[in-house]
Amino acid sequence: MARPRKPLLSTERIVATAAALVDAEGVEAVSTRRLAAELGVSGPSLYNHFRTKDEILEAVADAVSARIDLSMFAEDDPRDWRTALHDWAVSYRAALADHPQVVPLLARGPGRRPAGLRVADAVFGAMVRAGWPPAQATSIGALMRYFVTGSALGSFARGFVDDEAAYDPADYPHLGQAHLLAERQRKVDEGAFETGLAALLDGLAVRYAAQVSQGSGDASGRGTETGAGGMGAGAAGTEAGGTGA
Amino acid sequence: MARPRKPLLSTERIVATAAALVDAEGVEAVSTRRLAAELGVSGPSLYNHFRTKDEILEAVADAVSARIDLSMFAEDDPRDWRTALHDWAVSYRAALADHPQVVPLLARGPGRRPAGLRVADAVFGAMVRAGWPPAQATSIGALMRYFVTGSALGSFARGFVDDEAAYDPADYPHLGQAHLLAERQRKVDEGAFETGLAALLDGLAVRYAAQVSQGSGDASGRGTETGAGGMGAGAAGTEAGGTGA
DNA sequence: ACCTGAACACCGTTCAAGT
DNA sequence: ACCTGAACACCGTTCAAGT
Repeated sequence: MARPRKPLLSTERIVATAAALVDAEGVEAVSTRRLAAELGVSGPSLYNHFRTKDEILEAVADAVSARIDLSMFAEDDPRDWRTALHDWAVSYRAALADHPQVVPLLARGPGRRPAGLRVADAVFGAMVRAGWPPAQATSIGALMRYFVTGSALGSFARGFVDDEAAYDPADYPHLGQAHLLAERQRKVDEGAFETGLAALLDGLAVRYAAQVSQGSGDASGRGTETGAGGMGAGAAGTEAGGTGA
Repeated sequence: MARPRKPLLSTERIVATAAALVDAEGVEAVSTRRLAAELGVSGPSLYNHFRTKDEILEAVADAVSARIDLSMFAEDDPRDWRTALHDWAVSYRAALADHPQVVPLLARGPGRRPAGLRVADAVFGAMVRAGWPPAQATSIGALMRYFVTGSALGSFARGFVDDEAAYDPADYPHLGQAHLLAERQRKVDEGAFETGLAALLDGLAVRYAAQVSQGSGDASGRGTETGAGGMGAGAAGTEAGGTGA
């Protein structure tokens, strides 16, 4: 059966199966042959739908980014910029926490993931509407992303997975304690995330206040450059697309 | 020549050569055979000094962590906690910027890198001495690490390397513009880092002030638990070692 | 103890061949 | 257009053999 009249594969099915494999066994478990077998197909078939294996993994990462809630940045959403950023960060972290095995894929850099660009665009637009100067709005999107992805990396990227493996219940009967340690670490990470997020938003609020008192930072926004953040001017549209999630 | 009377290899030489290879061509260029060839030796020889290839890469990552300046956390250093954190973050980022190809290795999680643990310990000790409650001191070390590693990831982990490759100077003669774009992105990332770092420290300063006014947060420190951060109590020593860089 | 070559069970990707 | 098997040039790691 060389070519079936109905295609056996689709990009969606490939990505979904790859994502499930990553979630279940980690990025390293994904080989073209293994993935193809899971799809009931031979290895080279994948190359009719993707140019490289890396492209498949990029699509898996993008699918996770696509699950980040962005409703707080909608024009008609009542949340103020600070609450919106907070809720977004929490949703962002939750999306990564749901797929810890995907986090290492983020380490390959922003890449060209479309969902990442959509995120950057949404944040940028909402911040500008709230009265932030464009250059500052760009910075805010980036620095929030830094913090959230960094926390995901530090918290659940292969960290406690290794730990659980290290505590072999065979010769270590107090497996309750291993659970306790993992739970404890989780609490530490969560506390650090919450403290850091609150501090970050407090710090931004200080800068925002300095801005409005000095410039003309009303809600119609987009206008006068204030000196407060000092990144120089920049065109709005291109600024937002600079880096993806 | 089965066994030379003087060993051809040493863990140091292996790590140094691996690090040079990573810096020059990236993590993906490191194969045991390639690395061994670079060392003038056959592939399996490496297994006399390391148990797996991953262990070698961990050592490379640890060598970078070891280059982070920690002098600001020394007991006799005059810098206050806020300045110390700032200078540390800048030095931390600089260490990663010097070895952008190493950044993806951090994505494998904190692991058991000794240099990372030393860093965590230094931050913790200095924060406690400055008057932060132990639980908060732990959070601060973690959240600062989140931000710095996240920024390294977002800024120079294979981001613009790909970009430069995309602009093939053969059919794109305005290579000056490609440089301009890369330079522009670098400025955006730097601005986001500086803004975020300042905001983070401002936010922590607010919490610190709330702490001393409410509890007894003098420089002798270590004492009374305040309710401000709310992570519950925890033994000092074990808290610090929780997560590495 | 420390190196070697041979071998095992894999890889990602290309390509001619089939329909 | 979309799948196949065969093939190429690799992998990480193990192991018996040498000194």
